[in-house]
Amino acid sequence: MDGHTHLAMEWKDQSPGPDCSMLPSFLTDPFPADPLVEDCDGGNDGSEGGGFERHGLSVAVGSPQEEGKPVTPHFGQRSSSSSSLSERMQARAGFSVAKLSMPGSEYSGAQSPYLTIPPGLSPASLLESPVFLSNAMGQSSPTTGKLLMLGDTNNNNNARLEPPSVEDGPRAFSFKALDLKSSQYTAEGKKGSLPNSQHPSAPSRDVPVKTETNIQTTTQGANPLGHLNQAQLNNGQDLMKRSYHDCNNKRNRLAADSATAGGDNNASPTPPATAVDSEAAKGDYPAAVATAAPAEDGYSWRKYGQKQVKHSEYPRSYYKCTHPSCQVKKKVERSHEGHVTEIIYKGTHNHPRPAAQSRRPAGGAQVHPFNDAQMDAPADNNNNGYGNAGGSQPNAEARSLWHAGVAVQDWRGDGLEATSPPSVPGELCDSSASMQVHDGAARFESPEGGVDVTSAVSDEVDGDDRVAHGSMSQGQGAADTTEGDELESKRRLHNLISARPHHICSFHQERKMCVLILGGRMFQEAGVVRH
DNA sequence: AGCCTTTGACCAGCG
DNA sequence: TCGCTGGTCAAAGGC
Repeated sequence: MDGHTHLAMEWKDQSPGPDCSMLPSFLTDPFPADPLVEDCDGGNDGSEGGGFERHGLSVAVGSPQEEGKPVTPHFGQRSSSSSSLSERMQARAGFSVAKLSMPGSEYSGAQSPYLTIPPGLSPASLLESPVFLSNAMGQSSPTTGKLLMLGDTNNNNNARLEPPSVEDGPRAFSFKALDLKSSQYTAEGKKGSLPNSQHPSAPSRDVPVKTETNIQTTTQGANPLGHLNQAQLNNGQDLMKRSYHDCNNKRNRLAADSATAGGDNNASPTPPATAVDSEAAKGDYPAAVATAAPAEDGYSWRKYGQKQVKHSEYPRSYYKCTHPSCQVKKKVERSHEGHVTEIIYKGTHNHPRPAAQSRRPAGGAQVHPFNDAQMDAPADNNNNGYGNAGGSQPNAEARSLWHAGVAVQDWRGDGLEATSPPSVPGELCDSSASMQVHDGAARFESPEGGVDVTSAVSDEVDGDDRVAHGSMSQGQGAADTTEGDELESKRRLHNLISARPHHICSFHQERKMCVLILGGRMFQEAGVVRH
């Protein structure tokens, strides 16, 4: 696991939108289906069964080497050409790019694409890397100048992804979720196979939009995101414990970073320090560990059901917001190990976040889904904007995770408003969009179509039409942009990233948004930010 | 005592 | 209309 981080991305829709100028060129490249994915999980393939389509870009970070396989990125998509950019990129960057699967057509069902990033590679670097350049050939630009980092790719140090900063505010959107273990290697693989299965459009459209998700823990793969605060760690401890073992120490040293994070979030009920923690502290602990604890989204959730969904390998848990007047629900699929493989939010919160932790202690039972799941933070949309005020978030770091998930406003540009954070009353209230985190990717479901937040890249606006998935296809979206635009975008991104190293961003020119992909340990985070 | 999780049963939508 | 599947309800039990 150590070796590389993988990013898996899924696209919801294929729309080749022009939007994605910034989208990584790799997206465009066709990649052969990735065997890893299946290996990992066995993936489902696309079954889309349940109705949820999993399109969306998800990024999974894992260590490639697991299982002794060479790390090769895969993208779920099957694409035709294999040789491609990915290879070139890999050669150049030092890491290979997985294939992306586009939700759309051909890809459907394919596994989720994975992008592999060598350890040590930071998101920022990734961003800078050719992969994210529309131009496949993109090289480090003066703006970025970080390509050097690529050199590190092989380090044991895993790429470090830092948690997104909270500050992004409402706009920022993050989700994370991929557990390598579960996702990439395991669940995800399976799901990956599901891949695109979920389309926002399909299923739950009811909901308004929202949010953010948080991190998944994962353990296995290296977590790129090293920085999780302890709170997170704590929360994730259980998982971590489990996973921890699974995981090898090889992960990122990010753990150290995590240390930085520090504080316990309130949220997590308590994380007894476990060996894991201690290890983490020691630094042995893979970064993944850190990720484990996802922050809460700040909202209180009550589980009202659990069911084994037919096409899903793991049981799906149903949660409702405990706020009296709030009808927000979320569905969380979690691997047996506790890793969240998918999170789908429905509805928007019509209330501010509850004060942090108020509840937890009590019955003990309460679990935020996150805690439980460890992952998911629902995005509370609000958080960013305002939720915090509520204090739901414990510490800054915690927030950062959370916030990362900011709402995506306007990210639909078109008219869907899907985005505002759910929590914000009034804003999105009815818009319904829900966000799903799918194997690390979050997506929104909206009545109109889903938007896949997850991939920021993909931003699909409406199900129907607007999907602009970042189409990764070279030809399309990304390609469309002119270099100048790209440069501009790149600059923006660069700036953004500089500010938030942990995010990987892509800028959508049309939408004027930046998508952030946050690395998480095993999972990824992504966010959309407006410029 | 309150809140939450668990879990089997029920209901609704869809083919 | 039937069967399947996903989503929700509600009783029981735990913390």
